[in-house]
Amino acid sequence: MADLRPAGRAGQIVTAAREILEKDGVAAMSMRAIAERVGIRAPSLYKHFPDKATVENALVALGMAETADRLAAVGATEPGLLPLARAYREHALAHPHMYRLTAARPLPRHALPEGLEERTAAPLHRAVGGDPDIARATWAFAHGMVMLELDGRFPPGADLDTAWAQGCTAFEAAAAARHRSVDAPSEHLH
Amino acid sequence: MADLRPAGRAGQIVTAAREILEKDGVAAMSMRAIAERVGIRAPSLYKHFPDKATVENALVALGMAETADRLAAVGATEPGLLPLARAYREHALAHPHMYRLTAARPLPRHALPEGLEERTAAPLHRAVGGDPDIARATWAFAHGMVMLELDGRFPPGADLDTAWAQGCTAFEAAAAARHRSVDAPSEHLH
DNA sequence: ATTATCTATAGATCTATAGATAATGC
DNA sequence: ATTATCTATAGATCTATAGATAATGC
Repeated sequence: MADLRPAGRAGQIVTAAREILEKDGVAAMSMRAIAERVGIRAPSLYKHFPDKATVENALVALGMAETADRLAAVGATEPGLLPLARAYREHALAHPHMYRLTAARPLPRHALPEGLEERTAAPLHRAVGGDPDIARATWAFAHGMVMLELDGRFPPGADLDTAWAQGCTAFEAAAAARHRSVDAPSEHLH
Repeated sequence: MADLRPAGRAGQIVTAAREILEKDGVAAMSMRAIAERVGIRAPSLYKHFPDKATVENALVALGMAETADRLAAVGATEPGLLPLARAYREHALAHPHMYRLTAARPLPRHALPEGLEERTAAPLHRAVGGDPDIARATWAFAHGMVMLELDGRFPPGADLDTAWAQGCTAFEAAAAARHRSVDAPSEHLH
């Protein structure tokens, strides 16, 4: 997993942007604020990046790569959906603004390293046995749980651990049922 | 379902705000743009609303009430999760910016009519047999599906109808299983 | 008298470019 | 010669307030 942060000043800029993002959110991440943190003036940033979007895209790639690594590590050691879901949630709650930047906006696919999107999705696909529709539904469930929690949309006392567990159990059952019907298409519930 | 739009000029302002929102999104919905659409100058808006947040909150209440009505109508006529999910998705895709305003931001609970939040959630709760954890997981699934679709995050050829169906089936099965275990706690898979 | 409206404007932002100056590397 | 930096600034925004003026309702 090569480090996606550029070396030198460009790397400092991306790091500064990330620190501001993680601390105060995307609205606080202005070119001025980034420059100030690096110790230069805002116009000088444009010697290193053509525009702000390119800085943001670098952060998106970084964030996705970290998520991909985290999920791959969990997927390789612990079987089942729940450990993966737990890691996904923990990572998102630990880096809420990074999560919003990488997962709750349109993807700048043109600016991402080849294969990164697939690499990020792979552990989940594997965990549900390869069915792309179940994988997408599970992904949506996890994304929805995280977004609703980050936005404070659940009622105050909601037991989110149990909601997560219910979702994981439901999708594991769906994946298992699909496996059965693939192995023995004519038999149901044998 | 009382109309939540205030009468007179205040109503015109909320309507104008909504039209701008639906057409060009939340960033385009400035006090200037709202005023221009009403045919007055921006400062005059402050005679009718104390601030911009109050205008937004009126839209949130309006949007939630419409969603609640739609879901209640479907829930009352068609059984099962899928019709409800289909209506949810259709409504969101027909009003993407309203959806983002009402569902993808923290809720201004203090500014909502009493009971509106619960009324919006009720049809789904009923459809999954009353289990709050399964209801929340299902809600997250639906919200995630909508957000990922609106943000263009699914791969180009993804079969979203099937993903929706998979999720609905999975949660209906979970709700049914929970019912069985409540009716006969000691028997599994009978 | 009250209400709605207006103009003018305060006070804060942003991103990005132009052109000058200093420092670095050959 | 090239590169990084600076100052100055263009050009667009925003939300919200102050204070004057016109219109409406008793």
